[in-house]
Amino acid sequence: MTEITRQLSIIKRGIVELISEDELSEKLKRSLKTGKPLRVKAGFDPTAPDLHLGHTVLIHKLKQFQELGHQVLFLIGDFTGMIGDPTGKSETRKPLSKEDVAKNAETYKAQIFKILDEKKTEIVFNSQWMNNLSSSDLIVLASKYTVARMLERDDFKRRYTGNRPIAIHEFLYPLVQGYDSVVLNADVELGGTDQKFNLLVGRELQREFGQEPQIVMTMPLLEGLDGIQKMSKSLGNYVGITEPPQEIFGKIMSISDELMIRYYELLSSLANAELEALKDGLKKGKTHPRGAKVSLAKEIVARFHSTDAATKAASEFDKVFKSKGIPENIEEKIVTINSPDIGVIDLLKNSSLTPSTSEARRLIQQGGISVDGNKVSDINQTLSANKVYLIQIGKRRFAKIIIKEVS
RNA sequence: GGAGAGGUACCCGAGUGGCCAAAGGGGGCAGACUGUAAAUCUGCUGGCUCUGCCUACGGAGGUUCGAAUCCUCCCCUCUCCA
Repeated sequence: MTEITRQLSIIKRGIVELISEDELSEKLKRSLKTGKPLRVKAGFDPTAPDLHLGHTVLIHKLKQFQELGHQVLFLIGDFTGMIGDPTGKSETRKPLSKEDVAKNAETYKAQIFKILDEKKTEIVFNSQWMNNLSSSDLIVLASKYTVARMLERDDFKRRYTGNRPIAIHEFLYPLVQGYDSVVLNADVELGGTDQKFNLLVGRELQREFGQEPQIVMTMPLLEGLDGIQKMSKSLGNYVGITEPPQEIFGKIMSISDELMIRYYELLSSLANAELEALKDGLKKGKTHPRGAKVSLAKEIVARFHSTDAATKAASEFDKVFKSKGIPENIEEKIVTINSPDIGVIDLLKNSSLTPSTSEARRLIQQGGISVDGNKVSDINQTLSANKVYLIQIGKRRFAKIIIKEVS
């Protein structure tokens, strides 16, 4: 196997699309000959300092490039962030302050360097060049692409034909992202499959600006916890890599058995053969799905915390959900009142364990609240002050409440 | 600029004078069951000083005993024409 085919096989593992393999092998050949590493770009949203499991699919691929000696350009789209990628749910974003962006960048660093090699990673911000682009430069940029071609993009097309709004500035997003590739002289750009259009615009623009077009590689989008929509912060179906071990563990345990297999494929470091064996075992009923899910959850917790934390998270989980015990670290709250006792409903509301008294009332009626292990069945039950109570809300929320009387 | 269609709860979406705190679905929450916060089933899902009251169907007014529903103006989205 030549060095080129070796690199290609690593690079191609797990990807969805590669445009084009021939061009990539040309670039690899040249890089090998000249000793100049390829410039591999991937862009990230500045509003999101919390990386989630979905991002790690991409970051692992970047790491593979690094291991092959290439240069990673980690682009923080602080300028494009002001536009907001039109992909998916559109939410108007507030422009972030310089300080916020800087802070988010720091958080990014702390997180990505759990996976990436700091020495082979260059962090860049597209505001660095975009802020200096004049209006006329922008018009020139905008002239390089046509509306018809913009409307080729799935998302735009759907909205256009579905009579839903498309703001003009949204067209700038792919253009700016593509222009980033021009400025950075990118050889390869990585993105999720939803980024395909944007990545291709980069090729187009590089050609327009007299550069060799970048290689476009798309990675599968990881489904979120719901198993249907892609994992994203705005949809709230994500597992953040800085979340506490218990939280990560619990979230992984909450995915459906079906989704578990998908997560194994995209996130586990199991070798292919082991993965096949696991799937087979599940199909034949030899492997218990719960056990498989526990292993997965442990593997992921261990990756971002430690093996110890993973073991502990697993036993805590068992304690709470299997033996219906109580977890170790329970949040404590102090509620002050000016009478000798307080109704459970008011307590729940005052301690903001529930957002409203109606919600508290509902929970009690549904048998979802217990105090010191006893289910609350009377809506008007009261608790006396100057005592500590263990409140359970539903199956998984616990709180220690200290009621203090203040006269 | 002209003509038309639309804006309903977290989201989608029905409702076109009282029976509407508003069908149905999704999501969320709770309960049962289980192998888990899987799957499945059931219930709940505006707020409050809770057998009642208050606030709500883009915004502001108006008609009416009574409006999400009718009228006026305004804002927003889409379509067609220019």
